[in-house]
Amino acid sequence: MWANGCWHKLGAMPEHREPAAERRSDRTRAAILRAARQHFTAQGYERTTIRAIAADADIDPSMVIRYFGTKERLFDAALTVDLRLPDLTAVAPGDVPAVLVRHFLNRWEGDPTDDALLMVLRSAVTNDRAAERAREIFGVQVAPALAAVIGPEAAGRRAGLVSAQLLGLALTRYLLRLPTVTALTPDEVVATLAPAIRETLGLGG
Amino acid sequence: MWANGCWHKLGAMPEHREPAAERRSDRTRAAILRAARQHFTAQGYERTTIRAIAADADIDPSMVIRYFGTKERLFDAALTVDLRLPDLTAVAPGDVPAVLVRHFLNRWEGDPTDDALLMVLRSAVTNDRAAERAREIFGVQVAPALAAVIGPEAAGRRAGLVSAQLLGLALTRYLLRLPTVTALTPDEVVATLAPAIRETLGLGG
DNA sequence: GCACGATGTCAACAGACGTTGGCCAACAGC
DNA sequence: GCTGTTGGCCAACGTCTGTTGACATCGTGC
Repeated sequence: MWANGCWHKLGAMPEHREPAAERRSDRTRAAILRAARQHFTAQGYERTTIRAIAADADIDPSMVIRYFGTKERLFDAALTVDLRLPDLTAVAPGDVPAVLVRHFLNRWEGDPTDDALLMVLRSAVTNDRAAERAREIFGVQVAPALAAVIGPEAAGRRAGLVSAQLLGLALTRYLLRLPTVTALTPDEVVATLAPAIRETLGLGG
Repeated sequence: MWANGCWHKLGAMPEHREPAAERRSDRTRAAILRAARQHFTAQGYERTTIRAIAADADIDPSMVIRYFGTKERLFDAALTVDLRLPDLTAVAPGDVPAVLVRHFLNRWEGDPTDDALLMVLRSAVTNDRAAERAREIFGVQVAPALAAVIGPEAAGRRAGLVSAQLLGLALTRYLLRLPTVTALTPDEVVATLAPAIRETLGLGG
């Protein structure tokens, strides 16, 4: 039983090592995480197999279990999402919607198969743990950022629907691939969606 | 090999039967479909098992295969989605956004575990066939309805993003259950989201 | 040299899955 | 009566899954 996911870090360890010493296991661990994120993002939690992750990381499937204990705990470890939201208080309130939409488009356009938010989204629809993580991301990263712009009370009523619009964009453009949405250029998306989000934020004329 | 999903309807059939005669198999078939829709809606394609569907329909798992040939074909058969969109040309253009939002809220509020659109949505994120069906629903039901209001060229640029907003609402309120979105009353959702969709449609001031 | 922990490989387990084919009970037509 | 179709149950197959435990190898400390 591996009650914790890092048994190999416990026990006697050479004391004279530098704190930044890199163990060989660190690279393996990182390789597993990278392969896991890729598969979870592309296919969601249920359809990715530990065997496929191990094959991508060029190791034995049992090593995945040794390092992370369980598929579910591996998923937990892979589920680190930092939206890297810009400081919205530094932009004019009227520009916030456009900045937001542009920010997410920039994240996604590069490599949609390697974005943590899309990973969570793809799994959260059928996986409770992922859904909880999505709620946490919203509560910790999105809601406060919007509250700083429109105030806490307004954010309580409007921030959720702003997220709904941004997630709806991710959903239709990258997951469902609705042709009418994928056909738009990033500029067109910003031009059409920013005014709508401005309305949702209550900044409209 | 059951090349078609309705072998028991082929072959010799009593000629003196009324055309509306109900075979015993019709009820079984319907029971399977009902149980299948329930499971597909609640858990998506991958996580629902034929065995669970059969248990709910009170029959043997092998019967599901006999009636539908394959899990995938059963999914296809269950995937009938009629959005029952109202005639948008009968309402004032300015009211279209509110009517739309209200329409979908009415559909979903009753029993979110029994709505075909949520079924497609939950599966389409990881299942190509379901995603294709989602695109088809959009192309056949949503896009034309919006084109009738704002014209075909405008719809080509804007209808997709309107769908994104409505699907984003379904996603955050019923699938992810973002607290800030589930806390809103239907009236509040309409009040906040309708102006945004009006902007997206290009009907804004 | 030796010992020992850290890494890794291999083979297998037990359970679940979709799917198959054989057998059985009705029931209608002859 | 017999025959054939319809509707259903049962046991099993083969495959894939997450997971386990036994065994080899590397590398460092003594």
